[in-house]
Amino acid sequence: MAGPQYSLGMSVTSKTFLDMYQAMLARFGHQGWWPGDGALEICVGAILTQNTNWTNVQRAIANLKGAAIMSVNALHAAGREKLAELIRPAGYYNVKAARLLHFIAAVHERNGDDIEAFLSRPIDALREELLSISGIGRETADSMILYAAGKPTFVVDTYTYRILLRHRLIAPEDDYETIKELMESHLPLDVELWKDYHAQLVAVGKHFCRPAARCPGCPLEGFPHDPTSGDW
DNA sequence: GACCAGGCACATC
DNA sequence: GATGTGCATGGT
Repeated sequence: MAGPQYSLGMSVTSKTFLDMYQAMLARFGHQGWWPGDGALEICVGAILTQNTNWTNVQRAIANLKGAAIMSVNALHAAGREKLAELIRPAGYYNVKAARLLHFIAAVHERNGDDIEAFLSRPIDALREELLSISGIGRETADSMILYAAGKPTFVVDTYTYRILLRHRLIAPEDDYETIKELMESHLPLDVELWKDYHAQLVAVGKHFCRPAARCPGCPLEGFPHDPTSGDW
């Protein structure tokens, strides 16, 4: 039989995923995600961090706060060009200015200045609404739901995919919803755990599980397979 | 100077 | 349905 074997649906149990968490937690400590202040700032950050380093996002958020427009009403009133200039350090600033305004318009239309009210709807309805907004895909929607709304949905990102793939817990062709379901079905329904689990995976991704690189010393070595063979 | 960073929409086949 | 491409700054 050619090619690596994947553990999905086979011998891997909830214990494996919980042990992985304990190993990451022991190495990195509780991550305290989401970094930032308040539901709106989390949602804004979720859009700005798309394919972008967080340090650049922080500069953009600081600019928005410095311009005193970190509110639904103020962002709604801001012009696209002004917004683009303020978020420039986050990259893709024209695209992201439009995406921010799409999101803000949806919130404003439904709940005015009240982001908490917008986020208070049942999780399925909220996710559907978020995904209908141009510029908000699955990861961005789930980040908003988990970290801004505080509702249980597992966030899958490129780090999650890469780490699970290298440890043979998923197959290369597995899509977002499959991976999300894998995590959710193997973990207790615990929002705080899901928040920190995703954050821990990002920490592993940043420090060890990098593209085109092996990862000696990674806390996830041997969970359940050493990522020491196969293609990179 | 190449590579990477907490994606997404859209065009094309 | 699968694959390719544009978007852009800033750190390593």
